[in-house]
Amino acid sequence: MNLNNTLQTAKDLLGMHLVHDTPEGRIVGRIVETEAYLADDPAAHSYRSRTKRNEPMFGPAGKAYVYFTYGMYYCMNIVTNKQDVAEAVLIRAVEPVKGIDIMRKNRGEMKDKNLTSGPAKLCIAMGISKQQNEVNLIDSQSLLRIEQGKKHSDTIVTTTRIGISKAVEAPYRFYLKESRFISKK
DNA sequence: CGTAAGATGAAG
DNA sequence: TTCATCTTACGG
Repeated sequence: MNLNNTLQTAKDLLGMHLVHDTPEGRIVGRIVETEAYLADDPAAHSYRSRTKRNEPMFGPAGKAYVYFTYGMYYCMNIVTNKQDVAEAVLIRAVEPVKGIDIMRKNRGEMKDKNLTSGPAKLCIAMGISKQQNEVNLIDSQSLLRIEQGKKHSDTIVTTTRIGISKAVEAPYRFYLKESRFISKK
């Protein structure tokens, strides 16, 4: 995984595992959908200016950028590229692999298909919030981290991003075609 | 099945 | 006012 190439990293993350060791136990999700946000990208949080919220995007690659949005949700990115080149990959969906009972509890009454099929849903299910902001996801000692998943030969679909109004035509969204846990067709 | 509204806070 | 969202309510 070359973290200096954001678009490549977005694809490489598909099939990898997002692991969170919580007091209630280990939660693992298989990443099945991502979006890339680049430095020269009007849709990126970092495009206009450096703020308290988007600060982690300007830092070194491999750290988490967890942001608060719509007044009530958190979404998680992995920061990519060099210091001061503010880029990141948004994790948009995962498949429950381990700790699904904890996920169900975190999400409340909810069909399994909806547990983790969206950037805010998966953060609720996996217990990710402001506390995990700037955690080093590459460090195997971190409670929240990225690990190699089982090798896959699934088809990667490339398409346009969701929920944005600028740069809507950029093909920066990637997902595994066979997964049932995609946020939206 | 589909579309629409509302919740609620940071940033422009 | 808009926003890298989600859930519920309501119409067909």
